[in-house]
Amino acid sequence: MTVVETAEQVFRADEVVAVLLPLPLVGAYDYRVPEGEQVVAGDVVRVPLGKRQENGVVWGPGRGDVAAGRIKALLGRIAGAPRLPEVSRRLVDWVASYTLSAPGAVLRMVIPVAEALEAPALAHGWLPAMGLEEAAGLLRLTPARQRVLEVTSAGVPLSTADLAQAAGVGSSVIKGLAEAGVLQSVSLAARDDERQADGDHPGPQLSDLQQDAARVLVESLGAGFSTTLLQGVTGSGKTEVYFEAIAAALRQGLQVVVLVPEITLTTQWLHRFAGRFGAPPSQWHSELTPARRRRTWRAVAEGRAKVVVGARSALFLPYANLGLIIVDEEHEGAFKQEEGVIYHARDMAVVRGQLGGIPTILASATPSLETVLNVEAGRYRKVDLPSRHGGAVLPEMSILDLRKTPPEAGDWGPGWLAPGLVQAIRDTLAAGQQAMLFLNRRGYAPLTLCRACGHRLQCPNCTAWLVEHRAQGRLVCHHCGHQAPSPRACPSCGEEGQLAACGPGVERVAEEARARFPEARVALVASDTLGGPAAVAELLRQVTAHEIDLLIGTQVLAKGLHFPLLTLVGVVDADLGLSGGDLRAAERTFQLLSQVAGRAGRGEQPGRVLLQSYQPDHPVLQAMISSDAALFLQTEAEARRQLGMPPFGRMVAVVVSGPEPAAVESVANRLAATAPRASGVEIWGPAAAPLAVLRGRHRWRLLLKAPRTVKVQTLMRQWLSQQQCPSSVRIQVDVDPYSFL
DNA sequence: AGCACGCCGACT
DNA sequence: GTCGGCGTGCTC
Repeated sequence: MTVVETAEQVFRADEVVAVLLPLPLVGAYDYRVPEGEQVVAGDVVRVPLGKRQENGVVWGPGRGDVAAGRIKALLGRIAGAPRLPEVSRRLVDWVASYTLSAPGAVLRMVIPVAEALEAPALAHGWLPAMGLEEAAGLLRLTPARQRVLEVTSAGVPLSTADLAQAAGVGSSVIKGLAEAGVLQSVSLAARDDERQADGDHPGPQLSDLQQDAARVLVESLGAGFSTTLLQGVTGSGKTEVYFEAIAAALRQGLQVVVLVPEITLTTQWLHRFAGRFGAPPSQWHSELTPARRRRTWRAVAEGRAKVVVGARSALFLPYANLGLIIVDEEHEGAFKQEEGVIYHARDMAVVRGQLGGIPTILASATPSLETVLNVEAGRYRKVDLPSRHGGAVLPEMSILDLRKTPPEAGDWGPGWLAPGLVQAIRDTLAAGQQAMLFLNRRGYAPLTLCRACGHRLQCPNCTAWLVEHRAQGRLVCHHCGHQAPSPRACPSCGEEGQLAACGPGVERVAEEARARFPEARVALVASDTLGGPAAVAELLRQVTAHEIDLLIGTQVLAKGLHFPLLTLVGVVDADLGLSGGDLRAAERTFQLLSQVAGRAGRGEQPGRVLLQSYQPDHPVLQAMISSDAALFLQTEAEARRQLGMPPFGRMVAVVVSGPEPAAVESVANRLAATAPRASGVEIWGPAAAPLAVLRGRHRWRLLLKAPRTVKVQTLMRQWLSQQQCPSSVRIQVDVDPYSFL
């Protein structure tokens, strides 16, 4: 893979160029360069599109696929917009081609905010340009003017609006002073983006093992493309090790991107980062305010932002000088984007590394099967961190067989905690330590049914049960977000007081725990109860300060949290996720349970993990208690090899959806009838998707399975190009699917 | 993605 | 009688 920037090709007046627009159009559109302009590939230009205008990027010479008479002239370059680097453009093309999406849809992830392209809005403030006496020589110092100069003499620049308010004057007074040269304008733009991570900031003393690992990563910098798996059990100090690589990159003046699966609970990570580098990193995720988004985007494009931490989309930012990519918790399913452009951020990170000729680090305690096999094949290097840092030992794990010792019911209703787990919690709390209960199910109960007529409460838009959220008194669909107040009477037979909650959600487990341990301080944590970053930070503080004894929550609790007093983890339903038509179900469950287990015993005290299960002999659970990840992965790999499943074979999922069931089914059948017949290529389906109706759209599904050697994109393009279907029917393609729903 | 065009229900 | 709902189609 080459790293060389190709020489810029200049397009002069009257030449036709292809301009890619950040819209889901089939391809780039041709535009003529107007008189007196010239552009090069990567320039951001304003173009007419129908009756409106759009910002687009010059992609190369014109395609010539449209009649000359229809070609409009572009309006010109956008002043002050950073040019999109060649690597970014190649990444857009690569991702579009691989995922079979429109290039413009991919570009939209690179240029997410049109305003960021315009010349930076110079947020500016005012400071005095001279002393009072000098000012008095220029204009009459009216009381209003004096008040303004008094306020500004404090030396803190204030915006026009703030200054006018502080001095009790109108903005015209400030304008007058500025025109006379008494006030000078200073930029406010870079106030809090100014402090950047410092590679020379002193770091912690690393153990010998950590130093060895760090050295390998540091030496990969500037040495072209490489992918390194940094594997270490939770608590082994992976973060500190890759922090060393970040420090080295910073000292070389390179930018770094760190991809994390979910940004909401990374508060602890951010603190560690700020402690290590003297300043927080830039953050990139979907909940940024427009103003911050725009500032960060520009800072990245201009190379001022040195370290960016973010969710998937941070990968697509137009880095001016990227030198290191880190994917933390690389095995996480959250890296798979399931809507719009469907891609796996970890895989695309490796591609970005390849295109840019830069090292990529994948960090995990429980790497994905794909990554492990890439290491075995010699494509990735591997750096191991075998022991827990700081003397903590791995938790002791055991299975509670629910068939032999089922939970006992009580005043609160049916129980979900087996006697063994109840006793363990009691002991832990009595010892002045903390416990955590994990159940990956939000709400109170996953299903509500009527005892009188057997009716089950279902989402009107989806083939899914409504989940009761008792705290809010509502029924919620976890697939489309549909909500309704919990009814008193059955909507089918009208019988009152007969609706019964079936099965546990975290709310219900919390209810039981509060009843069993009335003296314990219980906190319930789920993605829907979390609130904002401030609330998360407060919760973490409470747990760390031991103001919480028993933490009960969903998946959000599994991620890299560090609570020294937490010594017991109870997994309420270890079987959850073991079944289901998903080839990675076993792998995912193993990883999730490993992550959860890693929360126990991170301080001085050893930890204990109890897994409640009805199928204790399942290989996943056996691998869990033997702590033998290698054995589990080996078994799993062998199974997939035999079936020709990923990563040994390629898969593409095709979902046909639309409001009209008959139209959807007929398109799905026609797809199956025209399926490619290459050797080794199999088509599964069509079948109604497991979620047969989602958000009011009926869904049919097909799967294409092919040997590794087959270029599935070419096959898919040929196949889909023959299809004609009503515009209400949508064909969605997912290359390398994760979820089969 | 926008924005327009184009056909069917509840209001001044 | 209109205002407006969003289905469908196009943008070099």
